[in-house]
Amino acid sequence: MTIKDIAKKANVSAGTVDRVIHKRGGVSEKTKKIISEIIRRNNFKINSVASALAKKKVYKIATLMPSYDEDDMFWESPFLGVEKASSEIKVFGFNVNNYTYVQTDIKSYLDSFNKLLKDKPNGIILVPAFNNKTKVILKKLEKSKIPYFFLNINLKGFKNLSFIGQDSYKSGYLAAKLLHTCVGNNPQILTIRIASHLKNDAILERIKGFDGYFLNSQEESLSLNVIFKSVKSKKIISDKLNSTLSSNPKIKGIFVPSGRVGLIASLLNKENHKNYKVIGYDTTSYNLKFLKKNKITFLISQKSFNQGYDAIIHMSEFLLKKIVPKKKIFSPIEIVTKENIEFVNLYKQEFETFYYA
Amino acid sequence: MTIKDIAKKANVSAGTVDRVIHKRGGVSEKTKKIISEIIRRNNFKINSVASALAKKKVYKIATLMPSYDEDDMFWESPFLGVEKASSEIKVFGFNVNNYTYVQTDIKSYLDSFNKLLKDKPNGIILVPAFNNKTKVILKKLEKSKIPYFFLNINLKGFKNLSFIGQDSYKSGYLAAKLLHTCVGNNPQILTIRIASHLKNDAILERIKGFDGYFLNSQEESLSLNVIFKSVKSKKIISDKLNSTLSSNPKIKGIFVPSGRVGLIASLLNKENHKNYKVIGYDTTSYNLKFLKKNKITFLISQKSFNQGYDAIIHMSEFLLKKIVPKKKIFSPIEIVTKENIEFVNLYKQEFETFYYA
DNA sequence: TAAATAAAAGTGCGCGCACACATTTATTGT
DNA sequence: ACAATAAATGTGTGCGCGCACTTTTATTTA
Repeated sequence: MTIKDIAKKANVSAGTVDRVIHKRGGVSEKTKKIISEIIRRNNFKINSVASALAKKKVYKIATLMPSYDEDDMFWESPFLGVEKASSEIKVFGFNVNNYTYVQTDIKSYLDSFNKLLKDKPNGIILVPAFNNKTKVILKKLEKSKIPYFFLNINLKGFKNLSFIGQDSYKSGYLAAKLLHTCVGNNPQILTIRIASHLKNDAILERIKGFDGYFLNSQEESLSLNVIFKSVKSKKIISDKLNSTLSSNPKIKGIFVPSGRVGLIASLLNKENHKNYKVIGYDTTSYNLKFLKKNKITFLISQKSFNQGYDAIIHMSEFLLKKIVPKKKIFSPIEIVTKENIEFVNLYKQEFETFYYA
Repeated sequence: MTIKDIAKKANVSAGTVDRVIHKRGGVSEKTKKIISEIIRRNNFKINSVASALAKKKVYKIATLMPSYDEDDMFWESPFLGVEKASSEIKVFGFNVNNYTYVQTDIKSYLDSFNKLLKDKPNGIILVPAFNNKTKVILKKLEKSKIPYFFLNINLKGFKNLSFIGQDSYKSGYLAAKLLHTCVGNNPQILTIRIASHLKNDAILERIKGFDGYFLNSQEESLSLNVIFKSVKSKKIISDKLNSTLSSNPKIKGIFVPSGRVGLIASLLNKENHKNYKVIGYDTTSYNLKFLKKNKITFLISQKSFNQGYDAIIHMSEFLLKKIVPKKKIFSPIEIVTKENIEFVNLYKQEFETFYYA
């Protein structure tokens, strides 16, 4: 069943059918109805391959994400997902350009954003930062009707078409459940916060979810909080951590609501502490090291590779097929342990695209 | 960069380039080298869209899977994955035909298999059963060079091109780790086996993995086994389960190495037992009911939707692009709890294919 | 009623490739 | 040396669709 077939059945030309399918207008109500009915009855679907080949329009998608380095590789993973998707949709006329910024440097954020805008992309995927500055820039986008998604971090009060990321509250809730299940009744748990956590919405939500779990639960529980001003001095952290644990021998579980869990685990390591149940976030290679050494019990994965991948795919489907994505697209909350790590990581990279070899 | 461009650079015609790319032969070594070098230098990749459009060959893929009904919906999930992939690759010239059999009925297995063969598929994906009969049939396939994958169940001693499924041993190992983490030191754990488990390779492997974990661990542990001859009489199971637990009050964890965990949980429910940690397999809706009621602590998901999906995709890539899949493609071992279930299930169904609406 | 205009419908090319077929060039045998 | 054959290379068509352009038909205006 092709457009030509439909045209024949409707006694019109292919061009008219094309006009109906693409809602280009200029077709009489009568013939429009006839054609629509034939399409419906035969369950006709556009041959996306032929469509892609014939279409000459080029779509530009731009991404804006934090950069990564040896110290913090977290953002590599969504970037790889973006790259994967990009290579897959290239053939459909998509060009993806990636821009990065230093997460703590507002100037680099603005600079990259402005460079990005000069490119005149048809759609933007960004990991937002610096609420106020973002607001100013995105107002421009909204005026020029350029659609944009938030990736991984969800700021409120914007007209982003979609958010692709984790439900932070529920992931914190899950973390609490896991720890609770492991440490038994009337748990005493230490939550460790680091300065940077205090202004990060996602991390705050995780903590809310974590606390929410114990508020819901019937039994007595005690949650201690330790806050570190900075991550710079490991000595200070180590000392405070050590003394807190010593003076609270009933503490059996430790919750780190961020990817810094590896750091904490490393300090536990050095102090040669007893077997705490430790739970934290993100399957960076640094964290995995401690997971494998049983110094971390559970890691919660954000599946950030998939987030990057999915963001690009959804944007392409929106631009190409006008499929409007859900306002919030939640990525899986994946529980990673020493025993299943080899099976859960970067799973989607398996499929390769067509290549010459 | 197109084939024509390459042809121009190499001072040959497009046909010759085509011959090199597809290894059709009939090209002199000299020009072959020139063309290959240009392809390499420019990192040329076939435009898969144009390729798909031009190709007239139709590939037939056949699947053979157990049927499902209200009593056991497990096989619906991989079937849906197959369907999803099928609709995606239809446009590349693939026709997927699905055949089913009643898992306990050897005749229906053979009948379906023979029907399938009449179709002369180019590739076959099957959930094998009845080792001996399978051997006879697959010998035919091997003679006629039809490639086939095993799905979900991996029989040894066959020339299947690939196996798509879970590493059962490791999933059992993980189950043990989870239970151990939850119930504390010197655990006493009840493993429940049902008659059908005794001949099912995957389930036996899970049990091996489960036991393997405790063999590796340093500490004392006690693993009780209860075996039920049949799943028909719930009364018998309930009674025996109940008496075993009563007479072994130290038991804190229950391991059901199959999707029957919901049944066990339902009986625990009725007997109003204390809070056992229960772990089992498969996210069927029946099992999920008990997960949500906290009667099951963890479910291990086989991601069978993805297994079906991946099997089809890998087969198509093999037929179309001659990409040989890995001998064993392990699907993730996913840990599902009440708290993350909404995020992990059927995740891949999000993307839709091009449609007219 | 005819010309002017608007609405509706038709036509044809090209996207990049696969593949059958036609043509040229090289090699062999006599 | 020349035909017969094999090897190497060239050519042309169509896959299904998108889109610009052209043509036909209907409607309006003077």
